Amino acid sequence: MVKKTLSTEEKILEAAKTIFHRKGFEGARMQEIADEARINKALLHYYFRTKENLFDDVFKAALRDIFTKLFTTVDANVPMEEKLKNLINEYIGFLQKNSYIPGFILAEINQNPGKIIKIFKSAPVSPSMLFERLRESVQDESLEKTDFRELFINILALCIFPIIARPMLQHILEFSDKEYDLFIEKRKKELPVFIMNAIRKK
Amino acid sequence: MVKKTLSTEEKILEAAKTIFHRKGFEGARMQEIADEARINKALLHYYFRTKENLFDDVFKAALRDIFTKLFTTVDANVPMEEKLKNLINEYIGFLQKNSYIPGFILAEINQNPGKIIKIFKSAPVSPSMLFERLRESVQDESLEKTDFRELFINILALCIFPIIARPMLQHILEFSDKEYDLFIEKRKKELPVFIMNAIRKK
DNA sequence: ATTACTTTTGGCCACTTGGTTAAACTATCC
DNA sequence: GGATAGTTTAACCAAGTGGCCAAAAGTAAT
Repeated sequence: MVKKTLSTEEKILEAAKTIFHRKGFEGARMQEIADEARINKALLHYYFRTKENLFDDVFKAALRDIFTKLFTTVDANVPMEEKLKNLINEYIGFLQKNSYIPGFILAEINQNPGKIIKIFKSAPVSPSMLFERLRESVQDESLEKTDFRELFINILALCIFPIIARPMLQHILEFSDKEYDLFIEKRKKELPVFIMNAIRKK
Repeated sequence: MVKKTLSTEEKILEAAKTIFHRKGFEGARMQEIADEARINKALLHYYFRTKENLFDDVFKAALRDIFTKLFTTVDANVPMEEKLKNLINEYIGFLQKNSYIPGFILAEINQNPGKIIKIFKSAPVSPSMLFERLRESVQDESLEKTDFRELFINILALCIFPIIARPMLQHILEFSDKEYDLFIEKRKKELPVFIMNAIRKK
C-alpha cells in the first residue's frame, strides 16, 4: 500500500506537509516535523537549511495540487452542462481527499499575504487554458451574458467554502460527520444544476 | 473622530484585535500587542491573565460581528428577491469594512478546530431567525424546490470567498487594487441576480 | 584496508517566548 | 494625611525556539 522506501528527503516533505497543513507556518515546530518523519531534528536543517525553505516547498506543492486539478479537468468540445458536471465532480472529489489544502493556503494568505504572493509568482500557476474554455462556453447563445471571471470565482467559492468552513457549518447546521459527508456528496450533483440555472437564459 | 478616552482594557482589546486578526494566535506576540496598545507587556497579563484569554475574547467578538450582521438583516414580509438584495448588499458591505474577520476565523478553524468549536459553543450564535426566514422564502411557489441549508451555504460562500481569497484571486485575474474593489462592488448587484436565477422556476 | 564522500546524530547555543514578581504610582475614601 | 485598593512599571525567569557544529556512522571506489 504505502511505499516503504521513501528517501529521507521525501519522508521529511511528507511529514512537513502533514504538520504545516494542520498547524500553519507559525504553529508548526521543527521538532514536531522531525518526530513525524522519525529522524533527528538536525537532519531537517541538513536537507532544508531553514524552516522557511521547507515551508516554501510544501506551500508550492499545495498550490500546484489545488490548481493543477482545477485547470486541467476541463475538456473542450463538450457542452457547458457536461463540462461543469465533470469539473465540479472531480474538483470536490479532490477536495474531499485533500481537505486540509484549501484551508492551509487560505490561512497562510491571510496571515502573510506578501510572502504568499511572492511564492505564487515563483510557482507559476497557469489558468490560461481553463479561462479560455470558460470564455468559450460562456459565449454560448443559450446562456446569459456572464463574465467568465465572475463564473470562475463562483464555481471556486461554491466548491471550496463548504470544505474550509466545515467545522463551523457542521456545528451551525447541527450535522453529524456522516450527515455532512452526505451533504457534500449531494452537492456534487446539485451544484452544477444550481450554476446552470443561474446562467441559462430564461 | 476616534474616541480619545478608551479605558486600558478597551485599548488592549483593540490592539489585540488588530494583531490577532492579522497574524493569528500562533503568529501574534504579546509584546507586539502591548506595543500596539502603547502599554507595558505586564499590563496585558494583569487584565487578561493569559494569551488564551485575550484571544478567546477577540475571537468571540469576531464571531459575534460576522454572524450578528448576517442573522439580523433579513426582514420578513418582503419578496425573496428584495430580501436577497438587501442581505447580500449589507453583508458584502460589512465584509468590505471588516475584511480581516472571515479570514481570521477560517484560519483559526483550520489550525485548531477543537478549540474553536469549544469557543463556538460558549458564544451562542443563533441562526434560527435567519433560517426561519430562509425556509419561508424558499417555499414560494415560483421557486425551485431548494434546501434552505444549501441556499444558506451558497450565499455565504459567494459573499465570503472573494474576500478571503482576495490576494490569490487578484493575482490570478491580474487585477489592480482598484479593479478588484470595483469587481466586488459589481458583485453586490450581480450576486442576487445570479442566485435568484439559480432558484427561480423556469 | 584505506580513502574520500555523504548521511546521521547528540549536544549545544543565542535568542525569543509567555508569564511572574515586587516595587512604585495613583486615586478614593475616612 | 494616611490607609486602602486598584493600576502601571522595569526587571526577571524558565521553557522553549530555530539553527549550528563536530564527531560518528554509513557507503562506495580504489
